[in-house]
Amino acid sequence: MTRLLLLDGHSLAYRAFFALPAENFSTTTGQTTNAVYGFTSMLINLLRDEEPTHVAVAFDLSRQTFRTEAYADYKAGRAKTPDEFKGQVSLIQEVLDAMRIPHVQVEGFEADDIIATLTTQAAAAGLDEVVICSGDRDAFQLVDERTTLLYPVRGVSEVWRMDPAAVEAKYLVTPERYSDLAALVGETSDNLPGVPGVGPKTAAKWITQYGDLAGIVEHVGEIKGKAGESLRAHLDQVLRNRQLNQLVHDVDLPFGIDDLQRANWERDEVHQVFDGLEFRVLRDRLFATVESAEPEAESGFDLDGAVLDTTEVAEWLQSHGRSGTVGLVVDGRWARGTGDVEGVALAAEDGAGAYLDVASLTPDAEGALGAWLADASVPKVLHDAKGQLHALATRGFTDLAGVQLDTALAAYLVRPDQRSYDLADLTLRHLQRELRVEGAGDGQGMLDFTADQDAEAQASMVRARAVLDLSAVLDRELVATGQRDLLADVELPLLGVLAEMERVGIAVDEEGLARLESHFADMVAQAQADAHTAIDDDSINLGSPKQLQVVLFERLDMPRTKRTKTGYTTDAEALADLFVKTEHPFLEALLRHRDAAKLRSTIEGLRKSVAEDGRIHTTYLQTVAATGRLSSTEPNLQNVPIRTEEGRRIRSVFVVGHGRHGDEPVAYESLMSADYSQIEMRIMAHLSGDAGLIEAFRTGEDLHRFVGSRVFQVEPEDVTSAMRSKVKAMSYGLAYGLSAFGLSKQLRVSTAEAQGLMDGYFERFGGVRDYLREVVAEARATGYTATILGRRRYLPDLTSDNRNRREMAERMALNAPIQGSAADIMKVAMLGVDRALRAEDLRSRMLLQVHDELLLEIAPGERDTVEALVRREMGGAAELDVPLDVHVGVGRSWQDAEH
DNA sequence: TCATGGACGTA
DNA sequence: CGTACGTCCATGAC
Repeated sequence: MTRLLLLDGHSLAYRAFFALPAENFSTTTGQTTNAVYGFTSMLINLLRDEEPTHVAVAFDLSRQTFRTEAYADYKAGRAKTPDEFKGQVSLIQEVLDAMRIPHVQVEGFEADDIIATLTTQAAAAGLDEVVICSGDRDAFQLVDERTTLLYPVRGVSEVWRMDPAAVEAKYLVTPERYSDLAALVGETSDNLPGVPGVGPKTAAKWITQYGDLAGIVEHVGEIKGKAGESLRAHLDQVLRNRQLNQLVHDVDLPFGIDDLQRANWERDEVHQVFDGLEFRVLRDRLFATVESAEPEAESGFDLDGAVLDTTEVAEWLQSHGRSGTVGLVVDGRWARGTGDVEGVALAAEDGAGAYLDVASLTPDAEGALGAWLADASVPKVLHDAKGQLHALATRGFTDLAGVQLDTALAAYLVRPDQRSYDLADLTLRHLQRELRVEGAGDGQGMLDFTADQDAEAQASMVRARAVLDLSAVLDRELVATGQRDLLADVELPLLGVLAEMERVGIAVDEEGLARLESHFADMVAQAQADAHTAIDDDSINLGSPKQLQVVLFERLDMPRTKRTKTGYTTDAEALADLFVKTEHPFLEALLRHRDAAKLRSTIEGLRKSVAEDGRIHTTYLQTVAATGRLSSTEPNLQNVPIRTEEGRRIRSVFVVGHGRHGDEPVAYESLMSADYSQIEMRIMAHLSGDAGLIEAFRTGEDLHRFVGSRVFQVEPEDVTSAMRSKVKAMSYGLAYGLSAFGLSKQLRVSTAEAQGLMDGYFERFGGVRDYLREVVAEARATGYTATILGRRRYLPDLTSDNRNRREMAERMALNAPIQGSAADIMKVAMLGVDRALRAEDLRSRMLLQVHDELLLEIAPGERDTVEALVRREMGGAAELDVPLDVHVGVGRSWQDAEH
């Protein structure tokens, strides 16, 4: 059964454009996407419902066609295409490209001519069916017993399925006579007037009577009445209409029917395009409802393996486990620095697979497994290993050596902006294979498994095999992109360091936490009462932006603030502005409520995540931030408040605690915070080579004072605090691609003054400006940015036609090498600190990383040693043209340590 | 129950 | 019209 689906891209997109409210469909960059959304949504439904084997989309190229040449007024009088529609067509074409759906437009012809041509070619090629989706009525003429037209009505929410019977029922003529009828009746939308006074009923009656338009012409003299007169008066017009509405069946096309076969879409390209359009739901619907076509090349995995009996374990590890690199999958669960193992699946390079049910192992087998895991001479590859390390460690397998590659980390370095590094996705993307047993599901599986447990073992063995196969492909990619050392020397060893930090966690003062929670709860209650009093209404939910908008802008009739997608913003900045303007006490109470409520919920979150050991164990994500940074989750310990005094109190509940070093219990002495000062500016100085900035760091003078003295041309001691803060804002902003406009807003000065500041800055530090320009230009040329360790970030939008997207990509290009290099340096430093702590057999340990800060727990008597060690390792993590300055503080709590 | 938008915490 | 994250809450669709 073969079925060709043909879409008229323009007419569908245009209908979607008018059917869907534009204000509900725009990206954060301001691109309107309602037509793209409507079209794509319809496409997904069609792929799902029609299950075509072949697909193509036709577009109009311009309004100039052979029809306008024949009749200048063809489609005249149509409204000008709205600006918001233009540009969406090329976005639709990007969607189609990602989905590997061919699309075509031909100069001088309309989309429906292309569709007519393909319909004819499909019949000649012997395809069974054609389904056309077009909002152009001319397509009715193409309907026949194997060609169906789906005609959208009510926007794009519904289609009429027009087969020959449906056409005849609706228009009282057969599809092949529809064009005759249309010529008589006319087509307003094409500016083709028909015979005045003749509607579809009359036209259909004549066609039935005389057979077709030719028959009517032949007998035109016999037709009686007003209608007959009118027809004779307008016969030329009718014939011209008929000529124009006849679709062309032999347009020259750049491909044949065979080229329209459904192709496998590029999953990551689909992710990228849909992410760019912010079509999350649509993408999920696509993946959920539509199978990517599977060419023959795509297959599953052959599986030659079985669940080992405990007596077979040592023998298997000896004979297969040393045959080369082994794919290893730990089956179990893990979270928050701990876990448990159910089983271990192995895939050896000699093709053998095995599954070990860890709970059922005898001590001997367990010993053999432990020794094999700890054997550094056995190369192993895993996928997203950190959780599995927790699971293994909890079972007593604390030593995993010989890990050559982690497929999640490798895939992250290869493409750091992917949404997920799910093994199934990677397998499809890099191996073009499904994560399943070849032949499974058709009774032809190689293994005779029955129990569910065995199905799980089988799935894990497939995963192990996939990991092994993937590792070879990804390793080549890393070599090709020069990132192999970054993986081997940084990311891979860091995995173990992070696992250890997660396992250790950080102690919290639970009573202090409880006291703070009730303190903030009191503040919330007080602020809420004040706010309700101020507006004499206690039914308002202060946490609801929607209700606040009603109060502020309708009831109190305050001046409108900046627009959001759904209304007007009520963010802190806007509320503060409103307070300056109105001095309404509600605003003050509301702001107080916001702050307190935020702090309370932060505290609540922390309280919920305290583990049984009285410590909080965050999870670090190593493959999330596109710049190379880590992120922290459940809970996020990288955004604990520090800026306000009240907020900072939360840091006082993170305290020094107890632990073990080997078998020895340790009552730790203090926490130590070590942070890089101004690391991003130092990197900027290094990368730009700007002599002035380098000098600033080498003299050791206060950076902003130094820069301020240059910019304002005064002596350093004459730099006022106002000057200093302006320069400081500018320095930091530069690394983010700050504009004069943005600077003026932040400093609350005129754009002209901000521009003057920036000019002055760049005049004195021209190397910085040159660097920022160069880094964008180079990224545009190569397609990616790189950090000092060669970590890449790809930015295809640098060449986008869309200004918003392009400028966003430019700012990312400025920032990625700076933020990413800082991340590189911190990662190297963490490895150095970890190694040095071990080498010197110290009991002190790393607890947290907050981008430019490390927090350590210091064992009694080790403070000075560790401080020296940390300064050495952090300060020496990179050789830059400027020194890396490290600030160290010590105290009982995180708050104390930062002084 | 789930996804989304607004708001806001950090570097 | 400043980058990179994660979390909470209210809301509305399901």
